[in-house]
Amino acid sequence: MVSTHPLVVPSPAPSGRRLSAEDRERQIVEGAIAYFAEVGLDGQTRELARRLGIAQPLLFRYFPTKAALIERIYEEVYLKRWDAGWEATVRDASLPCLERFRRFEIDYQRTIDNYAWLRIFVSAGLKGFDLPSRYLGMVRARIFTPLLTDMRAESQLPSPEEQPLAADEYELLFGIHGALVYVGLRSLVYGIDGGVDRDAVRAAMLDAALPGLLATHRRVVGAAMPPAAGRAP
Amino acid sequence: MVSTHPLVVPSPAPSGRRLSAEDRERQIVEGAIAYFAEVGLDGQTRELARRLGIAQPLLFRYFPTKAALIERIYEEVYLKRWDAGWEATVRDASLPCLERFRRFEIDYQRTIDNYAWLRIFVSAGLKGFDLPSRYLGMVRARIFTPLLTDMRAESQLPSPEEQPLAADEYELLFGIHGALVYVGLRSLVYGIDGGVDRDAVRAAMLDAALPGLLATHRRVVGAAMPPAAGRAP
DNA sequence: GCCTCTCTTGAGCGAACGATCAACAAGGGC
DNA sequence: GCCCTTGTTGATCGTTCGCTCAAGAGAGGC
Repeated sequence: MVSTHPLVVPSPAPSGRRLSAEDRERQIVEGAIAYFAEVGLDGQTRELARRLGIAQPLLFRYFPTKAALIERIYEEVYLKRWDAGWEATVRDASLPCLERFRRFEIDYQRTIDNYAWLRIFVSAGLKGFDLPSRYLGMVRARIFTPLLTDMRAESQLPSPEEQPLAADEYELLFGIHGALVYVGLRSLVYGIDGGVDRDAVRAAMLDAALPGLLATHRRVVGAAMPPAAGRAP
Repeated sequence: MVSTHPLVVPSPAPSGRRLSAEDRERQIVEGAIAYFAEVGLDGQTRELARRLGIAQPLLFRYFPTKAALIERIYEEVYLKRWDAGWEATVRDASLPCLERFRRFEIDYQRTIDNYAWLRIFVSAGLKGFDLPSRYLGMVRARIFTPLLTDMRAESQLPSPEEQPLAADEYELLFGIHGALVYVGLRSLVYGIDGGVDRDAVRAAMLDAALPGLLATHRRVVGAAMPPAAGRAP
């Protein structure tokens, strides 16, 4: 039976019908972020539409393909939430490097300690998309490189031009960074709440880790010094 | 050259046909671990069978459902690789607590710094399975709890019976732990190789983080002391 | 050689997937 | 009131999903 429907039920969709294209698109993007964060990027367009209270083909009116919608999510969640202030903070010569690093991390973690941010990030990594590596490449190049450069100067060590920044030096920052990120991963990806105040936990971690950072940095750079420049005393 | 037979390739499948049930089952489990680690737990049984060089229905001869196969992977990768020696190490009274923690982490990280281990763990977390939370609950209960208990004693602090272990104390260990795990995540989940020796990086992180740990622990426990017991000097 | 046991496969089922298309319907201009 | 633009939907296509089933095929006992 094919019956091209005589009567027709108007629509069971509870969502406000007939939105402007702009509003509908924003609604779809925000719904997609919440939905794909919850179920992973393998989530189904039908279920997404059902949650939005719209028909599934409407998604394809606003985004030609599911991949295009996901690409839009990347822009919305990662590129758009990148704060240019972070790059200014870590270059702020009026502050000691440790304080710059602390302020950057507190701000940065507040941005990424977010259900959608962390889960879509990890999901993209698992699916082999290059978003995570590109994003962390930005952190490395735009945040850690200027920070390490000024840490060299602050400790009266050779500049990166004289002695290139070593992988070990980046790992110093990534180590602390990773400990802070892991706090959110445990809660939002692994599902262990613990009931702790994650911001407070991270502040305590920074208090514990930062005081020794400069000394460790000097030791790492000193160990990598070329013989002609002499060893640490 | 392999030539166990004169001419003629017996089958397009590179996998030896007509294996014993035991061998076939092991082959399927190992193939499934590698495959689902690569593509995530949403991977398809047809593609898994193709990679194994067998027909897809054969999978269902050995595992009644895809979920059962995944459950088997959990046992194989997580429960079976849990090393009872870890629990012995952190209780070894002949070593200082910091050295026990170091030895545990070095061993533990060597186990989990593994493509399949980390990626399936994260994938399970995203899909809402309770494996990650249960597993980290084991680490907390069987490793961190005895360790913190002995750290209390080593620092002449009240025992957990007098003053229960606080969430902050667990976070001290999880902080260092998380920094070490993140080294592997960056490489094996996010796809940033960096070309560093991850074992060496983690050893350096432990060298940087452990010396201050006991002092921080005393400070954390002191701050949580009941007023009657007095404050830190 | 033949039978039997069991490992293995091709064909296929029902459901769900992303994506398409023609038809419907809510506004705004006139 | 009418028309035209445009947001929206039901029906449906081709494919792929997990899973089933009857038939094929290799190894060992006799």
